[in-house]
Amino acid sequence: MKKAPTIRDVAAAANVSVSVVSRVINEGSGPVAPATREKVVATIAELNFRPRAAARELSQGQGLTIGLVLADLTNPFFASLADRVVWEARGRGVQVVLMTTQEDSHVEAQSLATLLDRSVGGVIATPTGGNVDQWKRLQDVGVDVVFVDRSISELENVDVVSIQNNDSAATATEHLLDLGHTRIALISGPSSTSTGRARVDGYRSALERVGVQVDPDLIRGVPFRGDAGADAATALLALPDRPTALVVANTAQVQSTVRRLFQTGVRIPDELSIIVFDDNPWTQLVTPPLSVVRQPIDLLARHSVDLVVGRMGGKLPRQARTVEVQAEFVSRGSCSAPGRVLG
Amino acid sequence: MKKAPTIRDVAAAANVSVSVVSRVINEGSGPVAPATREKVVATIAELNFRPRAAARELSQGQGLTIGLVLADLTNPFFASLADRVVWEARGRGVQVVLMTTQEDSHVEAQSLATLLDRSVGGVIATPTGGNVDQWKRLQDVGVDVVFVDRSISELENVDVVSIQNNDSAATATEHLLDLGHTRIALISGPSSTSTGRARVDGYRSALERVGVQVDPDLIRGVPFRGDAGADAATALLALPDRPTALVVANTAQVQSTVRRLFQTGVRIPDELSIIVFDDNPWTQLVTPPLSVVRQPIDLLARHSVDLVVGRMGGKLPRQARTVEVQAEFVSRGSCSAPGRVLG
DNA sequence: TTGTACGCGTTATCAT
DNA sequence: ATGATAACGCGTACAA
Repeated sequence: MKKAPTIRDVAAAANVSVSVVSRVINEGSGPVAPATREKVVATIAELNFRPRAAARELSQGQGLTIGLVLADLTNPFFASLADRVVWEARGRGVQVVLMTTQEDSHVEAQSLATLLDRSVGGVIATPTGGNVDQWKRLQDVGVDVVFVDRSISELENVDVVSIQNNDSAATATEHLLDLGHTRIALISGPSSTSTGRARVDGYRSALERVGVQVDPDLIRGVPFRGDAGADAATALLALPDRPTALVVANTAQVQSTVRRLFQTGVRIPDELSIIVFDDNPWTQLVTPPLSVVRQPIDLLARHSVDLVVGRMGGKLPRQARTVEVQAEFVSRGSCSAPGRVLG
Repeated sequence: MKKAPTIRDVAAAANVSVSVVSRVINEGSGPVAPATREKVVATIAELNFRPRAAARELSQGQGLTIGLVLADLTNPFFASLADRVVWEARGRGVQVVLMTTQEDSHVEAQSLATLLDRSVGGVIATPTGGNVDQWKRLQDVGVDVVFVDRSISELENVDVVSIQNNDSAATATEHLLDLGHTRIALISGPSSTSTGRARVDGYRSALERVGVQVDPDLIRGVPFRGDAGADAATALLALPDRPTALVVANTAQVQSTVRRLFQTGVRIPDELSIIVFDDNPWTQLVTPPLSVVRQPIDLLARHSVDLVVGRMGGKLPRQARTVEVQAEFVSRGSCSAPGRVLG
């Protein structure tokens, strides 16, 4: 247990003042004679000096740390997102404290409080939908908030990074329409999220464009949590006039929904054509391989990090920004023309 | 942007000294008159005071933060592990800074350095295998290190949490032996990791126990990174006397290996019986569903967090501890008696 | 219980 | 232009 060297130790060893050392550390913060800088750098290396994050954070009010608040790492979409965010942040010298809400707004609230104590510079999150005032408080204290994938409409001045939800849902729907389907169901997120609404809108407009009646029964805005998606699927298939195609547009529910579909032995695509959002690693391994709307997770991550870090450090226009990246529709084997009606 | 209240604000508002407030905050740190405590608590709530983590960290030398260094969140095993670790930590009021190594020891080294700056109280990690001295330095500074799933043998005084690797591999192997297989291949981790060795040992002893000759060609200790696992599988199947069964015991490689197997159209279990470590969410969705060794991820996480937090806070015996939890063998459809030999 | 020095990097002030 | 010095931010811990 050796004692770590402080900035003053370095100053002493290099025969300079702490200011100089500080300037050397933070590049452009002041003039330093090239010769002196040389000596200081050498000394720093020699003593193996590393400035303590806590000290800097204390004096500056905020360090190079961001909070990443996700629903649940069990979902491969969020897991990959976390992976990329951590990576992108690392590249910019920023650390990530990870928190999960498990879709519980109460847990989310607690996380936000903690993030406040930690005086993080920014937060990237998939909000549960509640805690509007908590989020506001966070912004009041100067923490930059970026919502990714989902977003809350009640909150202003937040950057939002997502795919073109409207278009993507429309594309998926059109693909099914082209195959001849007319009874197309949609499982999406709660309509309290702008994301959920956008996907429903895209679906709607695709249907209306070709004059297909929109049946409210076929639209299920289910909560993110638990097996709501799976249950919705079951319910849809129990309908008297059951759908022949299904779009699962709820990122957080794709997994449970698809599993239910497979496990209940629904014949795909004969009985039901399906398209899901998110290209999970196993979508190609199942039979049939699933047609998906692939979200460019790396782009979502990069833009999110760019935004928080950008605002933290220098000056990005104070105006909130909405970044929408394009999703890619990947056609595989889970869609076909509507088959004969089955019991 | 309101200014956050400090401990002194609270002290002033409550007509007490900062010390008292501090004591109230940290429960058992000293005597406080019940009446006074009452007043202070009220004031804290009123001013909405929250102690700044950075300040505490600075004065104490370490805060309630741990580092979680994983290989790669893209692997569902690590993702779930992260999910549980974050959850368990949260329950104990501990924050988690997440870092990924992408199996690159160079990246790992940098992460360790950063963790040092952050003066974390402990680290939970799946080490890449290198950076032995870096890990030591971390310990020297008083950071508790817990390895999960894998471990490095060169390092002493580290807690290790894993499944009973030896037994688990033996069980899997025996299952295949019982089915009549004799040419059983094993894809495991590098033998530089104690985990990798243990799994190979278990496999070996199971074979020897029933008098089956151990063929070194059938044992592949592949690196964690990339498609090494998949390539090993391909190589094994190209063998003149190809195996009729395969155990994929390398947590980090299961995904790519299995995918390769499926994509190259190897008929399972007719051509090849397989058992994999880790019960990924999709193992039941593929055809046939895979027989797996299920690692109790929640237990791994709980023990890991218990260990770090335990050492951080109070006094756990200074002696390093090795926790081995039992894994569960789940038999599904990917194993059968060895079929006829095919071209 | 209270007062206060302490930990450490930052930054503003002042001197060269 | 450079370098030196001291104050600052805030919770903790020890002495009074």
